[in-house]
Amino acid sequence: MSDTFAAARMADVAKLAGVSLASVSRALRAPDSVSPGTRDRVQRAAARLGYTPSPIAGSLSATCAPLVGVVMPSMANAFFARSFQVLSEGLERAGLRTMPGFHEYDDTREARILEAMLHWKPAAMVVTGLNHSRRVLALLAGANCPVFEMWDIDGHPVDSAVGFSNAEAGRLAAQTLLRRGCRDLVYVTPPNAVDPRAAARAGAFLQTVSVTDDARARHLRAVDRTAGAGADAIRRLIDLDGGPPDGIAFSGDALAMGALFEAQRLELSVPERIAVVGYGDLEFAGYTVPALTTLRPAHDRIGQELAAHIIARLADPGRSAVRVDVGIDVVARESA
Amino acid sequence: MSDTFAAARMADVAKLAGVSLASVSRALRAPDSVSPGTRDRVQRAAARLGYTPSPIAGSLSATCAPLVGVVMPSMANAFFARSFQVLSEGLERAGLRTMPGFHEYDDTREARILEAMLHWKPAAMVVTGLNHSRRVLALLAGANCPVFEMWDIDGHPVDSAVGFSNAEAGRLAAQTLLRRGCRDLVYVTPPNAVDPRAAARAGAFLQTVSVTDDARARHLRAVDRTAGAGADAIRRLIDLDGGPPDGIAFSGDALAMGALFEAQRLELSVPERIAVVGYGDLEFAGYTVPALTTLRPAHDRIGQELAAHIIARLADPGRSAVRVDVGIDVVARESA
DNA sequence: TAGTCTACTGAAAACGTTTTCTATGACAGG
DNA sequence: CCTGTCATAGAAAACGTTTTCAGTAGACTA
Repeated sequence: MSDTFAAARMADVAKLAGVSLASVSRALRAPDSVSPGTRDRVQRAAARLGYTPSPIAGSLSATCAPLVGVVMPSMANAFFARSFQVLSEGLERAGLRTMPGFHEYDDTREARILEAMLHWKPAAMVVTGLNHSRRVLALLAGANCPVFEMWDIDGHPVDSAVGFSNAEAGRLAAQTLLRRGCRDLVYVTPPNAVDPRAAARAGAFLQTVSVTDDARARHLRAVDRTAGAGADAIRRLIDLDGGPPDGIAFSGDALAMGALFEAQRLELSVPERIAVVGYGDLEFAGYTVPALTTLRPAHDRIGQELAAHIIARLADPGRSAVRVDVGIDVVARESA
Repeated sequence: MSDTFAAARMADVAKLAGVSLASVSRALRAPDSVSPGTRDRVQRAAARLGYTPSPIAGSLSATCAPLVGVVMPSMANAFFARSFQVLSEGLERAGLRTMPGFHEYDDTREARILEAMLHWKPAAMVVTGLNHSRRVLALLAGANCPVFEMWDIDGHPVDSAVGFSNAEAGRLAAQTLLRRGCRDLVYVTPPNAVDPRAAARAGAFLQTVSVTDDARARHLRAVDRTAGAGADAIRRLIDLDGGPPDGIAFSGDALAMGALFEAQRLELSVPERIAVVGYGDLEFAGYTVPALTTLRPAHDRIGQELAAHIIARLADPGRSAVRVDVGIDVVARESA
């Protein structure tokens, strides 16, 4: 509410409260370390002047800045976008700002971004996934802050991990189709390079089917992860050697939606002729015709849990690493 | 590539190059201000030590930090997410990091976020839209950096604006339907409070229709901006006093998609009985049945142009404010 | 040849905190 | 009554840059 243009500095508060700089600093960030009298006078003076400490100056002398770096592949995926916002809002309540970076699944870019962020002495780092290049691992090891790997929990975290199991997602997709009685299955993913997590889901799907009697599964690579690619995939599947499958799982809802539309055009009835399972439970999934049966990792919880665990860890650095599985729901609708 | 744990400081470079701190600083950030010999020695020493200046220390003494604050309503909207990423990547090339904040259309939160960001002495601020509370305007005026308002250009920018005209979008939707011969029109938006820009589109739509002979237009408020709300809207429109309309424009593609699905369920043929126009050209728009005719603001260009203009402005602070209209395309498909 | 400029350079003072180190007074134990 | 502890507070030294201010050559003008 202060209308003065030059912001108040700590020295102003010190003068008004009649104490030294050191006491102001202590009174504000570790109130228990000063006498009640001093604490009061400082807090009153600070409030009166509308004083807020400069995060930059603070960061220079303190061991870290009130900043959390977040490295993600992209914002094209609505889930990353959403998780990021939830995380960001959660951290904000603790006075932590967030500093994002995008690498589009490129290891070199990931390392470059990480390096740039570490120069800001972040209080914590959040990175996406559990697979990182040596360079990135080295940077994380050298970073003098807790590291949270988000999204994935299949594997060995550097420190803490908050996410869900992509293998479980693949398994659930397979089980959903098998339970319906489907026996000739296909898993559709974008090319491996595009998304390593989609590959993990595919692997578990194929594995689950392969241990089931009289069932078989194939893997089809769509050109990308768009609805267009899904439509294209359906056309290719119909002409497949060995006949069209009776159940298809897609590594993303957009792909699945494209497939549903194309099936409608081709007058292929879903789920009677072909059952379809998506992944992600995007906003539109409940409104397709037929409504899309899909898997929903608890994305929102990733952001929430991350924020909570980061804050707890910073409050008590001795705290041990965590591994949080936010879980996956099967959202059973009409398509399978 | 340095494997030493303690990062090199400027003093190390100075010692190795045999010059003073001041010369190192100059050689690195204003190479023309030192002799070629000094420049060489410093650059060589810096490279040898893998020196990168500390942005924190730099920000403390310099007038601003290599940081751009970006205040947005939300990441739920895929366009904000996308524009933000493009902007972020563009700025990164110039060594600028980005610091986002979300206010969910809440003025108080917007002001709080802005205030927190300004403490970081950003080199520039990006805010969303042209309508801001007095408090936010005051903060922006006091901020000692260029201000870019993104998304909207209908109105009076504080400084620079990069976006498109929502009024134009409303007009284009109306014209698209009128040209088809529709005469009984409806514009569907979420409640006003949720998105002021949607209200601007609705206003221009209604205005355009009202000046057309023998055509009329009504405004329907959906409960929110989801596909579910779109489906609901179609049902309400059918029972409308005065009969169902022959053309509907939606303020968002998700709403429009829900409407298309519901129309299909109700066996209402689109576009024959009712023509439908969306807004946004979301990824799925090309794959609905019938394919959705929609409007596409050049979202990607917002991020690109913003990055370019911010960088140019920082390079030459004397540069005058800009106003960039990235334009809107009518994507004519099947639904209208 | 003296005098004025110009082009560089270095010393040192910011920038606004945190944190270490030292000093003070109060108080308990002997 | 003296010594050792403890709680509290202040002085001052970081933190790692940028930038101002002076100063020193050497180049150029007259």
